[in-house]
Amino acid sequence: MNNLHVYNSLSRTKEVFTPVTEGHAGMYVCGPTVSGESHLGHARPYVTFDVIYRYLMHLGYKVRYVRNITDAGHFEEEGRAAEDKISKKAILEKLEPMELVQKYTNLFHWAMQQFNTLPPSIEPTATGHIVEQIGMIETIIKAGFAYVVNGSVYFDVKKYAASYDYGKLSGRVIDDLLETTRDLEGQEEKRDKTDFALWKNAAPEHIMRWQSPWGIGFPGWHIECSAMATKYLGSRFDIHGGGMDLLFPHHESEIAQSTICNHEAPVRYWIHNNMITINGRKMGKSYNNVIKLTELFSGNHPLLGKAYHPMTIRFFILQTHYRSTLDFSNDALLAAEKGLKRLWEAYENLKKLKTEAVELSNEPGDPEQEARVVKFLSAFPQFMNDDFSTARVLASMFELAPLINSMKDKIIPVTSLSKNTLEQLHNEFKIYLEDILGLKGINDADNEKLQGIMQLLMDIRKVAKGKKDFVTSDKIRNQLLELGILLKDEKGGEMSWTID
RNA sequence: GGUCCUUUGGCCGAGUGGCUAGGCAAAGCUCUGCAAAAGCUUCUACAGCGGUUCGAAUCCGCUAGGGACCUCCA
Repeated sequence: MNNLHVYNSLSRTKEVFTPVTEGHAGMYVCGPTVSGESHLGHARPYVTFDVIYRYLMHLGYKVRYVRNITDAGHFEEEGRAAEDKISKKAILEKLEPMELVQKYTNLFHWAMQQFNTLPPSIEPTATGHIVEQIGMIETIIKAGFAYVVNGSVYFDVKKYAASYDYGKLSGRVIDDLLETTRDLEGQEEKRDKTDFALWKNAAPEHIMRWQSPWGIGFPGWHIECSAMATKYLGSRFDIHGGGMDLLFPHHESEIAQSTICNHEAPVRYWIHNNMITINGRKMGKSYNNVIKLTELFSGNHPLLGKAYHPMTIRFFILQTHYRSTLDFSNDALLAAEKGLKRLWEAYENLKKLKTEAVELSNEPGDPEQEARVVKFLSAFPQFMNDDFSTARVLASMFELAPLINSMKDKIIPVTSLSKNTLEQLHNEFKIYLEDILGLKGINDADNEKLQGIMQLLMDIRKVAKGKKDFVTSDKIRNQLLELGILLKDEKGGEMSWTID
């Protein structure tokens, strides 16, 4: 259980994972802001931390995975733009704020399901935890690290930095920050430019608003995560995840808030995934280069040559280490799609082989092949334990694909592996491919009627082939191909099919 | 401007001080009624220049390119 090494953004090194509470793991991941549709960039953290969640459970930890829904909206602190993002858009679309929130929350959940991510243990909303947030702000004021101005509350970063290390996560130096932070309007309320809002006084046109000890307003962005993480995971928990772009100021500020309230640094291991780029540039709304998930699934985007299955996207993400940037392109997705298909077919073949092998006695296999299997299988956990190197697990699986396919095609005998080894191979593939990496086959061939029809067509074609009636046999194959069904002849006159 | 990261073969990408990931694409071969699939084989890279070392793509320095954060951002 203790071989897991994770890269901690705090120390910038890989550390042995030792949970706060033996046998348990608490993980908080910054969830979506449901003011708009999710795009490809958003998919990465949720897939990444889904695999981490699954792997921790695989290791036997009892995991509590908390991922919030930001439905109160982050406000922009500067001047006239100081409006709640969600309420602003609600006016434009003439929708109730909560109607908008509901719509995008549903869409988000739908997308997460498409990606086969497991739902988190708790999915708290920011609006549902206003009380907790106000409570934390009061504590911070009482401790002397926040001040009230015109119904707004700000965190006193300079004062905090005098006793604590503000910048230890992001590597910032407070003096540099004081000089480099942009001088924008509307900041006159703050004592220092680095101070951030804990509570913001609501302008009259601001729809989302709550009563607080400082008047009517809405909470700051950073406080929501601190409040919900503390509530459900305690003052010190194991993992906090999110995109690298949240390192500063969001996570840095979370540390400051929680440290004041709970008298200890909140998180043991900070894990950050890198960005998805497009032409080398971060995909993000500020760059206007996003590809929405719905566009990805439908192919309805100028940069896409076709629609992509959610599993292709998941595979695409997992083929790269989570801390590297991942460059999007249609070609890259096309390659991922083919790769996944190939790997999955090998896995399907393995299932068949395993079923057939039930009849075999447990003769020893070819020592060379046995050793090969053992070598690659033993590498799976090693790779995952080394900071969740999903890319290397997948590469190892590809290494085993030729062996599996050769056995299935009878190029080499099935007895090249002992029954035990074959079963073990199958089990490990199942565990890593399905349970841990969370992948599924793209083809939905579970439909019984379709199975029956296909069997019928294949039987007819076999007869035709036997009579050398290639007109009929080709007609069946070609027409199926037009429908997107690929019929493949196999050794010994057998056939198989896949949906393209 | 400040802080940090990065640069791998046609493309995407893993990784390590010495044992040349993997996928996609391409070419050849085998199998096959034909095709597809599959199998086998080929293409052998680590930005440039210096340094450390018996040995560096991997460590250090410089140069050049790219990027992230410093503002909402996954």
